[in-house]
Amino acid sequence: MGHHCCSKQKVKRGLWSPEEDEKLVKCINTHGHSCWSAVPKLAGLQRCGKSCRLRWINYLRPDLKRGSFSAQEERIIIDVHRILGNRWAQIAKHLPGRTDNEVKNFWNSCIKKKLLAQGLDPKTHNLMPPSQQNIKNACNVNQFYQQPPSVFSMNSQFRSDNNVTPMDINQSFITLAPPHPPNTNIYPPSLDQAMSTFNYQNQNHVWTTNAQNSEPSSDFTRQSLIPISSSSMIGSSGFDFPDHENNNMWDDGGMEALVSPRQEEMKQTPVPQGLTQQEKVCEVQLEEERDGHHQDMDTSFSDCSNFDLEFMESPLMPCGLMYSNMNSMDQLAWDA
DNA sequence: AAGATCCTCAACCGCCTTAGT
DNA sequence: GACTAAGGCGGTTGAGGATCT
Repeated sequence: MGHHCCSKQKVKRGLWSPEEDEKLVKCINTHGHSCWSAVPKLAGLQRCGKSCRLRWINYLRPDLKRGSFSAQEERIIIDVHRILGNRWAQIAKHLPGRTDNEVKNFWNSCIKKKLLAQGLDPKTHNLMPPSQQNIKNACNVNQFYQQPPSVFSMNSQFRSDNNVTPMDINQSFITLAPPHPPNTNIYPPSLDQAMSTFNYQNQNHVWTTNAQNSEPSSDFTRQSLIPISSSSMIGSSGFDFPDHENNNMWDDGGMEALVSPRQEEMKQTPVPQGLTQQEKVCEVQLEEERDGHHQDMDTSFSDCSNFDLEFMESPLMPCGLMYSNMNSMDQLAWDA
């Protein structure tokens, strides 16, 4: 039984022939694809609109990149997956020329196995208990995590405003959720606010976080931003702002694991631009499901002088990027 | 050489969301 | 608000090629 869009007519299924491809390409080049349900008739194809759409998106689109994934692409997939989970379409948006289907297949056939072989849970990216590990080669354990986190695309506005040169892929990157200004409805933060974070990071402050209790640390002065690490091993997940008026922390609602009351609170906050309410709540649910509880680690940055901050474009959640020329794992101390 | 098994990946299925009425 | 059509997405399937025995 086919999809309702094509149940009325007799449709062909299975692999596409070169002749069908040709018809589809010709049709889209002539008429575009504003209405997929009209494409089969226009193209003279015995396919349903959805099938045409899929064929175009996954195979015929001229901007598709062919060939196997590069090491950098693999790195990006792992990093973004750690934050977003199995949201293949979102992950694919960080990989120009790659489709969600391609990323998903690559994950399932390749990356998942590599992670498992290293004793890492592909869902959480955490090291699995020894009893659950199936490590073929102990030398490879945490191979991925000894590499610096990878690169995401930058916000073009930020790039042009700040004369940012093309990124050096050898630089170390750490993903961060964007800071949300406290006591405002503005999200994502303005460039000014992003820059205030930037400035802060260049003050050679020692950063420490204790996300277990999310309490303001006495180490912090009033303009401090506190980066909160998530359950991931390298990736971090947002900022908390000290809210001095109410003597507590203002949470940016980023990637960290949250308990249900927090989830309720999230529902009351404005929906970030580019996110549906459901997506926003999903962000929280996803983390809760993934972690079950807070597994944040204490994090120390010994020296922030080399750090920079930029933003990556993401329709889901425009995440901040912090990068440096340091070898991140040498510089960051992680205390579980 | 041949059958069995594994692996990859294109395509489909079913569900959800959105837009239009 | 209810209904419907269409688009979009993640999970899954299975054909066919590669590898193993």
